[in-house]
Amino acid sequence: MERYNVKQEVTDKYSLRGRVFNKLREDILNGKYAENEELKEVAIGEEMGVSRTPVREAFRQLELEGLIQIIPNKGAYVTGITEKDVMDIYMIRSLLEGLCAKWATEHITPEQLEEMEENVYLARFHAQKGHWDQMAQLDNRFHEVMYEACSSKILEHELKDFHAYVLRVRKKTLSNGERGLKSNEEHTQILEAIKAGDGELAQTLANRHMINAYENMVKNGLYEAYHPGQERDGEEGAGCPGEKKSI
Amino acid sequence: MERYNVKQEVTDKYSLRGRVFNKLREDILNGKYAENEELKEVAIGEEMGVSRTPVREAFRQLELEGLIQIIPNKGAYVTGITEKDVMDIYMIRSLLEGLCAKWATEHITPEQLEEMEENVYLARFHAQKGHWDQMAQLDNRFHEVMYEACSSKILEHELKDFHAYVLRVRKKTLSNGERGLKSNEEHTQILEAIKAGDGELAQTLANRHMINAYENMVKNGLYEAYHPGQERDGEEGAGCPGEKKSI
DNA sequence: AATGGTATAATTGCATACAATCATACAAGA
DNA sequence: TCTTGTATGATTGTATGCAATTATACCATT
Repeated sequence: MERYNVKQEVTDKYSLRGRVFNKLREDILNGKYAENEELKEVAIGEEMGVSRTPVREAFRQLELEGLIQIIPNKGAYVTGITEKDVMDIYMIRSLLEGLCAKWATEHITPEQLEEMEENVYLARFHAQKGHWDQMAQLDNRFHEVMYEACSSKILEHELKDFHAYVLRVRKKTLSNGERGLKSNEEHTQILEAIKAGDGELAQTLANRHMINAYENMVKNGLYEAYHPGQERDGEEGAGCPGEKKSI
Repeated sequence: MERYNVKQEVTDKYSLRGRVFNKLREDILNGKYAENEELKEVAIGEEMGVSRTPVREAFRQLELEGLIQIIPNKGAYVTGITEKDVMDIYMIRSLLEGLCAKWATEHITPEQLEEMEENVYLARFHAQKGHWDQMAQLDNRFHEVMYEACSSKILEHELKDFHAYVLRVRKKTLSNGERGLKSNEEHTQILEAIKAGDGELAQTLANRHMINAYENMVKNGLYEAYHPGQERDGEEGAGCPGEKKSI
């Protein structure tokens, strides 16, 4: 279970391993590689102009993140992420965001509180104007601040991780005007609860906020949202029971 | 965020990297290394009779697990795990075990159900006899089966991860006779709820089960339980007095 | 004595060479 | 035809060498 790594960004930015790791992560989440596709060390290395060593180290990390599966002496295979995975993550996040909101109520600093207030205020403006990019960014930041405010390194890291995982999906769904405003309203309510020191309420609201976000996502077609260029032939993404559709 | 890695055990068993990874993980969790202690690639490598390469790969994984922090071009430093971390993990687990129990109610297979029944039956026997080792093992297995039964790879992996993290602590606390029996009772109740198809009840019970386990652990003294015979000398990284007691 | 700069040592980052393992193709025998 | 053994190629696992970076010690300058 991963934990906090404050200096991680530094590593990832300036080391070859970090670059390879981020690139592959991005590519896998973006669906560049098909599910079960084999990743070969030399091929990836040549593609990025590095030797096998940093690629291998990146592989080990991706394995731990569950994005690939390494079979000893055989190869690394993309696991991808299924619709069910996304649903599960949202359900888990629902619980954890609730806990986070509760803890944040108890530990939030004045500075963090101020940033959140500014955040929802600005977000409302952009929501009305239809600035979806800014909306998405503010939305991300709202949650991030709450993660930091809960003052639990463990929970913070866990949530950031999940958050990053479904980021692309969420970004798309925010482009839905209705949801943008609704989400902003929910943020405001959560913030109000935190300000009022009502941890229980904050927990309930944050909980519900996730469920709503998920339901909205499903309503708008998860599959389509994830494959921008890929035309969908009339089949609703959420259907297909039992089948693991990679998104 | 890490995911399922079915074949992981294989890797860990037969590869040098896996052995190094497990050994270091074990040692760090057992408190062999002091907090902020620097881990040197060559030293670890010589100690285990391997070259730097597998050590480095293990380091990258440990970094992602948050057990060490790697500062580029400088070194790897032990992060350890604080008492607060343990508490946080139990709180998080409380929620997730609840969710897991609920999902397990919906998806458990007859085989898994049977294993759980056998498990609690056997555990009762060993609890009465005072066979704490077997108890601990059965306890682990009970939770593991439930993780598998929830049929969510994501949740399963997350919980297994957390579980492993606090395993040693938990093992110690089970040696407490009272708790052993009580825990067995709670397992029985959870199982009954699952059998009865009452997901809500199973969730509540599993939830409570974690809280109880945690409270018992605290009552018995978390810190002592974790430092069996600490006899490390020297000027460990201290540097930051009075904060984050590593267990 | 305090400060700053430079040389040296220690350590990590990366590349590469070699060994071990696995997959495939193909041929020999039943 | 099917099985089995073997050879070959591809790929990963590990060790090691070199470059880059950082820490340390020492000396010079003020």
